Amino acid sequence: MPEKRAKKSAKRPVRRALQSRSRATVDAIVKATARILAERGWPALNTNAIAARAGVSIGSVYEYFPNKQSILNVIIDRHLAAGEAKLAEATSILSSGKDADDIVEAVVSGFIQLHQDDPRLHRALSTEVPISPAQRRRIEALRSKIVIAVTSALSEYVDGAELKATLLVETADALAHRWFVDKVGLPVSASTMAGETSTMLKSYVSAGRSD
Amino acid sequence: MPEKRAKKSAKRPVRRALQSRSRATVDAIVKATARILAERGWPALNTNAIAARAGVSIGSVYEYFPNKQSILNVIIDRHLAAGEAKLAEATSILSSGKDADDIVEAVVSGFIQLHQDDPRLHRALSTEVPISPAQRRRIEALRSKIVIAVTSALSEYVDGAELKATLLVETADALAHRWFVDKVGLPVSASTMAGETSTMLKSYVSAGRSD
DNA sequence: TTCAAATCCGAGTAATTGCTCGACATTAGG
DNA sequence: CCTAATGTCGAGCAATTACTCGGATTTGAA
Repeated sequence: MPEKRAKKSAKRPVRRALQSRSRATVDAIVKATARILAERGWPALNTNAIAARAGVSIGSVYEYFPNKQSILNVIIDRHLAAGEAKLAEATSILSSGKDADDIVEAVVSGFIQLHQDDPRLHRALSTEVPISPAQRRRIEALRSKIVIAVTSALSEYVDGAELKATLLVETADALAHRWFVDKVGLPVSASTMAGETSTMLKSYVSAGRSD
Repeated sequence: MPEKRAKKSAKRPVRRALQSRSRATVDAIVKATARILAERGWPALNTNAIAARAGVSIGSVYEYFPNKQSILNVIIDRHLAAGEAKLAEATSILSSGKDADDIVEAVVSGFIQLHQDDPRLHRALSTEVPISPAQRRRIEALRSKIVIAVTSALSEYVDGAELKATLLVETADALAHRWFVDKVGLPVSASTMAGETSTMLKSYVSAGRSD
């Protein structure tokens, strides 16, 4: 199980054309990878399993991907793109919001939506799969953009908007993770906890309002 | 890389006596495992590396541990025991507290202490290392006990103590993780965020107090 | 000193993986 | 049709494990 190989050797170049059939093959490989990750986790994700699940041979896998990690990168990049899209969508809501409570509501529900979509895959991606430095930077950038957007939205309602925005975002993210991804044992339902989270954050954000 | 083997076969029994030398050997093995986990993470943790780092041969490792996971179990069990000890210690503080704010303060600082001690190892144990169902149950039990203790402490000061205790504990735990383990990029220091976390949770817990 | 129990050693084994490569199959365009 | 580009295949190689085993070394009690 050589986790690392690659290095040098001008090996047969990866296919580029991608017409008709090969599109479907590539898609099947990516989908199979995502399904295995979600259903059986990173430890069960090996290239032979991917090929089998995709209904193609291992040879075909390496015809379109230089290595195993590159398949994951497609999935990770899509996931990040989804987060970035949601941010763009939410930004308009944030800036046209009525009051601070609406902003909190938008942030909390945004993170919940992000975590409710395929929680098992989300879990695997966020805690099991190895992430490249570039991807880590992209995650940080996304997080930072969210905080900036929320700060700007919040700043016309409260004092110390940046600090509050940071805590708001981190709390909403962390708790959405717990309720929907970690499925931690709770005395009440996840949706009840989500509602209570909103309540808590609204009172926090509105405490010491400037007007 | 057979992640799974064991199964049957009445192999040579694991040593039991543990006198003089062997104590040191066992200790070195456990310590080496913890250090590798903390410094280089789960992917780098293999039995040969453990033996080398401990300054013993692989043979000696398997003289005292039936398999790799059993070494980890010792570390996991110690970690859980530490958490349980801290709960016992905190329980007295909780029940002799002066008001709700003190309880929040105790919970937040308790989780911070737990996460500040060897954060890298904590990270590896909580997100990389495979945990057995029994250990998972023990974690759940510990979490549940903490919530019960906090609920009981809180119940003489506020209404809806259980719901509030649950959110308080989950938030303190999750955020301590972020500030000290994940070291997420922040515009301010972790200690500032910790203080703000306390502020937020105090106002939440005290909102709608019963007296 | 003597010797059996306790401890240690590390080359070797079997399993599992990531990945290669030469050959075969299918298509589209002429 | 023909044929070259495009696509597919899967046995097998090389690396990397977790773990075994026969024997060497050290220890403590007699």
